[in-house]
Amino acid sequence: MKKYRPNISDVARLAGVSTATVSRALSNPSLVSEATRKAVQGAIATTGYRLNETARNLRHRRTGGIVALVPNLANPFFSQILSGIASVLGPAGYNLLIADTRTAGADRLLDYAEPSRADGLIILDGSLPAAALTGRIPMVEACEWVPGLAAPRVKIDNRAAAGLAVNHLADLGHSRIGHVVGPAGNVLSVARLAGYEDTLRSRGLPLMQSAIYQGDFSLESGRVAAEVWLQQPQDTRPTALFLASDAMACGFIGEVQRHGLSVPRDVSVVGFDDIELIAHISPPLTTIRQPRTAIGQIAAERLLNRLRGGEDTDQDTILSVELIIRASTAAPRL
Amino acid sequence: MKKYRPNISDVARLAGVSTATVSRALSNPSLVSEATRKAVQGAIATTGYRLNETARNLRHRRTGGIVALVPNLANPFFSQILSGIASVLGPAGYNLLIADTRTAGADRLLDYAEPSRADGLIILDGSLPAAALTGRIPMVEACEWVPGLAAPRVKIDNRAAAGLAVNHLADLGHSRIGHVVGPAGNVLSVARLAGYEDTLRSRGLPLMQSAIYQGDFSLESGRVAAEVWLQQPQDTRPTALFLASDAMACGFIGEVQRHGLSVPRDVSVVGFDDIELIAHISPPLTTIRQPRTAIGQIAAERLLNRLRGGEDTDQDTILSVELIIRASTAAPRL
DNA sequence: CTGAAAGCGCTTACAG
DNA sequence: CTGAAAGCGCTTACAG
Repeated sequence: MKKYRPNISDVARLAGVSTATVSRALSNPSLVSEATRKAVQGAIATTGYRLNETARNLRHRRTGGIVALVPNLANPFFSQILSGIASVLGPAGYNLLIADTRTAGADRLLDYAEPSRADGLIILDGSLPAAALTGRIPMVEACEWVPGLAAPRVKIDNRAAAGLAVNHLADLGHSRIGHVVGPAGNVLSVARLAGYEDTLRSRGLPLMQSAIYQGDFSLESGRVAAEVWLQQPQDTRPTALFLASDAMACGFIGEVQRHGLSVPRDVSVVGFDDIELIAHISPPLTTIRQPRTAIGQIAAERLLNRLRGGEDTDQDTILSVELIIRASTAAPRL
Repeated sequence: MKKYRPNISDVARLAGVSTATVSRALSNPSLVSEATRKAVQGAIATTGYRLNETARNLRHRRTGGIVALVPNLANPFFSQILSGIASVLGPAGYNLLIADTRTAGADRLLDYAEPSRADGLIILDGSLPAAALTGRIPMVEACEWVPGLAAPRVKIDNRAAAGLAVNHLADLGHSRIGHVVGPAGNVLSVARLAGYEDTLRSRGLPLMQSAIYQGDFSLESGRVAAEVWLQQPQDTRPTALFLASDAMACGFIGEVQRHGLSVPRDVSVVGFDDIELIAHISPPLTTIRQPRTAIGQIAAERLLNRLRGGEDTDQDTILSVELIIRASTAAPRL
């Protein structure tokens, strides 16, 4: 018992008009007389007709889809950005396709940047090869960016944001301020590290190699950084740390607490991102709030604007961040 | 400077064959002679031809897409499931479309369950209306399920899983065991609450209304539950709690700690899900591990199997859970 | 092994 | 305001 799917000719026949007229009644009703419109609507209702998007897309030489290239779908950091993207794309009639750049091979990436696959691309992974992406479908970068790729970017000023964090710690009176960096080579890691170093210099504070810990944004790497920090001599190790992600800050705090130390009494901690959870742990984490939903929304809007042929200045959109002071930072112990 | 996109006729002309032959060389090479195949490959290489998926899909009367209906994309709980889904769909040549059932209106939902939109549906939201979904495209439910909807389900035994948690607390010697339930009416909430009650009964422990706290899976609702618990008299309130999500458990622990109490000394806590973060907070959380990636993968595989016309038994797949004992549970204080 | 032809379900420039 | 016709880019049953 195969279900019969009515097509546009079925509707036309029933309404006593041509398929062209049905099509017009659907996509540009003002071109059609009141009476015909009613007839078509009636025929649609009785047949249960629904437009075949694939056919329309073929005719329009588009796909109706926009691909988001995510470095790691399992990383919750991206869910809120995707949520922002989805909230714009859905109402605009675009499908949101999601591809995990880790599971998808490099060859599949090319498939995604292919006009037959998607009308546009939102890049959330700065580690992709610029060459493979250049000169293909319209794209926009969000959060991260691919160096050398000419695409508008929607992001924050990571360097300045790191400055906010470090200045906050310096203002509290800390002079030995450490930093746990993100993944080596990552554009965000580099920018935040630079902001950290800038600020120490501008405040006249010492820049020590031993106060910089390698991380990769993950909880576990924050925990490992804590292990290293715990082993350093108490009188020379940092009394405060700025970590390049909240996840690392969580890992760090958890490990330090398990060793019987207290935050912020024994060490002040600032994270980055303001993921929801860290307001609820103990102590609630001081952090840099990144407007993730807005980043996703604006990235999607800029892309749609380009697809609609709108003038795009190609300029980056820089969204502002906010230092959220909670209870994980305090003046150093005397 | 519009770029010219070569189509199958361009390739055919260059290779000196018909479009039919090019098509065969592409989709069923064994039908074509070695020599022709080479010629076609050459022509493809020099033209830079890429197959137009939309045209192929129209011809095949399919869309090449599978929609995942997610209750709330911003909720990181789903990212790992989606990751599992993506890892199966990508290699199988399907696009993963994602729709947030909160941002998408009810009418848009229908659009998604539409053969012209997607070839299949993965439902992750048990609160959708069964009627709107029934009898449309092939679908499978993962984690949550829509009561009354006839679709294979990939899930865990939530009732038994709750039993694991409560038995663990009872084994430690707790007799006043509380429960923070999930959102009212949610299928998971109902099942986990039933498992909680079952187990108390089977262990001969008291079932007290005051030990059941309303929640909604969110961090904030866990925090609120802690507020309620903190106000209850110490000698009658639960000495241990089973919370229906890790997020709530985090919110609960954070609030309790901020009031100067200690976990598990003052109260034991078991969560649900085993989200990555809760292994790193202090104390690391005892919880029920749900195989989220596997749930996503298996759901995707079962759906693909149906789409390929495979026999599907329509039976539910029940994946097993695991009690992960960490440091948030201990024997009650005497 | 290969080609000519029809067709998937739409849309739109053209003519009236 | 409306229709006939061509075409978007493929695939496949049919014939050879």
